[in-house]
Amino acid sequence: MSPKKEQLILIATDLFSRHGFHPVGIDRILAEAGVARMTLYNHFPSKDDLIAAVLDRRYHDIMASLRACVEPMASAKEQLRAIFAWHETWFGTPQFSGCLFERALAEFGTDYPNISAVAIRYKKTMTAWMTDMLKALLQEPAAARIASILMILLDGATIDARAFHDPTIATKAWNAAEAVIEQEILASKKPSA
Amino acid sequence: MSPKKEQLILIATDLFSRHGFHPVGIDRILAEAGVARMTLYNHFPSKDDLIAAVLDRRYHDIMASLRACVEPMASAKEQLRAIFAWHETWFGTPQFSGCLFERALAEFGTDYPNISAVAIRYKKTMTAWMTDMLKALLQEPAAARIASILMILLDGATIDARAFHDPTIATKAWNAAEAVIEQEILASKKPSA
DNA sequence: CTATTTAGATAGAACGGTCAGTATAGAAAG
DNA sequence: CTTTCTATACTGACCGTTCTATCTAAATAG
Repeated sequence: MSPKKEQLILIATDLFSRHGFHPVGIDRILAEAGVARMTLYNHFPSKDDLIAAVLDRRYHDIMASLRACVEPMASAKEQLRAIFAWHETWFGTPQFSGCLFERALAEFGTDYPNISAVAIRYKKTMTAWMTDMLKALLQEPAAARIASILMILLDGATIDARAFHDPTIATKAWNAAEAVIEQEILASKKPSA
Repeated sequence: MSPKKEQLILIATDLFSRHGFHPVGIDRILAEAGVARMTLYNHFPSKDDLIAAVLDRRYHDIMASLRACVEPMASAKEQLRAIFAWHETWFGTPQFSGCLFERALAEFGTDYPNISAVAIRYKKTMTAWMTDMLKALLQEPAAARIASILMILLDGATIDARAFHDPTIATKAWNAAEAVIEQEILASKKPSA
């Protein structure tokens, strides 16, 4: 991987995150990255491809970072809590300006499959991952059901953390998640009640 | 209110909802609304003002529609459930393409206070409203805390309903909401446990 | 009732700016 | 010598916005 290409993805990620995909033009990326115009087009056929590369990189970075936070945890409950804690740390970052996948989905919608596909893949991977964790606590159909609720909580927390500039929303979301999990465990033990 | 102005807001709302604010140009709105260029600029100083008008209208429409669904309900629980049910109906609409306020927040961020203000006002109004409802079930600090969780659930459900094309996510969100509320009521009755 | 004014709406051209993408020629570096 | 990057100018297309000139219908005045 060429250092110039690397630089482009890095700067583009930052600019897209802070201002969005449409408002950030090629020229601005080139200026801030200190890269010539043709160098960009040697590495990426078009702006859309650069966006796709940014999203793909972001996907792998986030998943790796999350895995590093979760793996040390012993119990399923602690692992799930680690995911929410990771989000709280993220929300507190000065550069935090929402989830890049959500932004891509909001700006491009389903019209651009190349771009929206990454956002959906991210959601599906996360949900499947949390389903696996929940299998240690719950039966199969319930695990998937609760996982999708946890995904809702994470997505909602990400939205509201940005809107309200409040990182502690992640903790509130985790409290809700724990309540839902506990109630489900209780219900599974007493199916008659 | 001039019928042309009305028409512009209506068509613009539809186009912005389906394709986003940046990708939809003035020309397209004019063409689909069947309105002359200068008519638009007689009613709105700029595109940004049209966007603000669209968001403002949307805000009042949504709140009115929600109130109509909630008011007939007798108990606080039923009222809250009605809010989630309203979302499920909305998610199932063929034209559903996410929340316009979220989209505005995603596309314009905090850089454009005129525009992002409506989105934040919407969230705050909803949270305050749900806090009032919850006061029938919970004490003061808990009511506000749970209300912000319900807001997280609604926002997350809206995001995921669009991403997964699944309106029933609203029901899952309500199930989670109910679990959180019930657990909080229980905890308030047994403060020692 | 007729003439005149007024207010809105219309179509279309045009402006300045920006944008993504292309072309070309030269510099740097191994 | 070959590959990569740089610099700059350019192309079309599109964008938001302004301008002008024309049309229509209703209100007003004589």
